[in-house]
Amino acid sequence: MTHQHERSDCPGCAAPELAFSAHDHAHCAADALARAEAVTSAAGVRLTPVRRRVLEILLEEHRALGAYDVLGRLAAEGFGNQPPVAYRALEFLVEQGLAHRIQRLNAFTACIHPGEQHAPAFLICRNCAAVAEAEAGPARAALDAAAARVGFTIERSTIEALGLCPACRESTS
Amino acid sequence: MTHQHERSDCPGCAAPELAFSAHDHAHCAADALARAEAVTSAAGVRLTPVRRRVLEILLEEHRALGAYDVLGRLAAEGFGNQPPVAYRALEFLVEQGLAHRIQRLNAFTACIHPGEQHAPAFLICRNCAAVAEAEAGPARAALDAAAARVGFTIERSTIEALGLCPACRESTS
DNA sequence: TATATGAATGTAATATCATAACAGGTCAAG
DNA sequence: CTTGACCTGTTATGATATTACATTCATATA
Ligand SMILES: [Zn+2]
Ligand SMILES: [Zn+2]
Ligand SMILES: [Zn+2]
Ligand SMILES: [Zn+2]
Repeated sequence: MTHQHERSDCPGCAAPELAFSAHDHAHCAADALARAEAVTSAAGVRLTPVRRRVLEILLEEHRALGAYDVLGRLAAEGFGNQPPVAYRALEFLVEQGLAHRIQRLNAFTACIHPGEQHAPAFLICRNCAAVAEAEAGPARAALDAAAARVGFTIERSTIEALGLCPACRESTS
Repeated sequence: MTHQHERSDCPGCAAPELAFSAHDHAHCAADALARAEAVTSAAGVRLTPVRRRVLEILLEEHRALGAYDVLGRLAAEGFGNQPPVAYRALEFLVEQGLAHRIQRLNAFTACIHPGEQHAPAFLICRNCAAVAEAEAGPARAALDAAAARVGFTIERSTIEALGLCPACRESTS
């Protein structure tokens, strides 16, 4: 796994389960935004106002937002109010590795450690809706092995889990 | 892994990648349907005409069909032509373990070895749209471990891979 | 500076996927 | 029979997503 940033500086790398922990989220979000600037600048693509604003909106919480939730926010702020406005910005963020799509929720969440090439697993709390990225290396390796055994070539894979985060497990028990 | 049927009799168990192999599919489908009868009868639920027909439709090919594809077929055969007709039958089949929902495709595929409690990984060919069930035990174990490490309790998980099946890999290279 | 170019955004229209709510029919238990 | 649970049909609506085209913006030349 190669990084474009130092592990020691990256809250996401230090604690991918960040979404479930108390933490300085203002710093967490500002950090991700700063990384996003760096990543896009390095890639020679533009983090335009809409795109940047969508990322900020996703970064407000460690949750996944539907495209129409994002669109509502954008429209209220004077951006376009038609679906493509939101979908295009979200697609851009996903392509650049700044956000992830959560298939189970038909929704999008900001990446907590952009800049690193990664394909994490997602842990989705069914009670509080928090979404955390989890280490998916071993699971992916096992899946690759199973696919290879039958001659299937994996190009993209989705690993998502629904359940209870530590806090909700406590409170609902 | 416990079975309600013998491994030696079960094409699905013998070759979960069946979808990618030449095989006697008429037998494969008839077999799955027979198992479905057994499973539902044992569970005390009813495999009504609509439900049975939906399963037959899904069993025609090792692909995933959208609810509206199924609905179109049903309507053409004199069943109801409104979405709930298809969604309810599909929901029933999924609940009974006779079909699976493919999140990535918003579509449904017949289970190739119903009767066994299982949560497989799905291998989806982006070229021919075939969907195979793959052994997900090790991948799930790895995911469980990653989740446990951060205190997350998994209740349901989705493992799906998109890529090329053996045949399409050959033909497109 | 002018102007060509491609990228990004805005908008209308439409397609696709999914559920809520209620009415009527079927069937077996009491 | 009648009751009650379950299943089916239908209307209506909601939620998610894409196509197509017009317009604006940034930037790189001439
Ligand atoms: Zn945070
Ligand atoms: Zn990420
Ligand atoms: Zn078959
Ligand atoms: Zn199955």
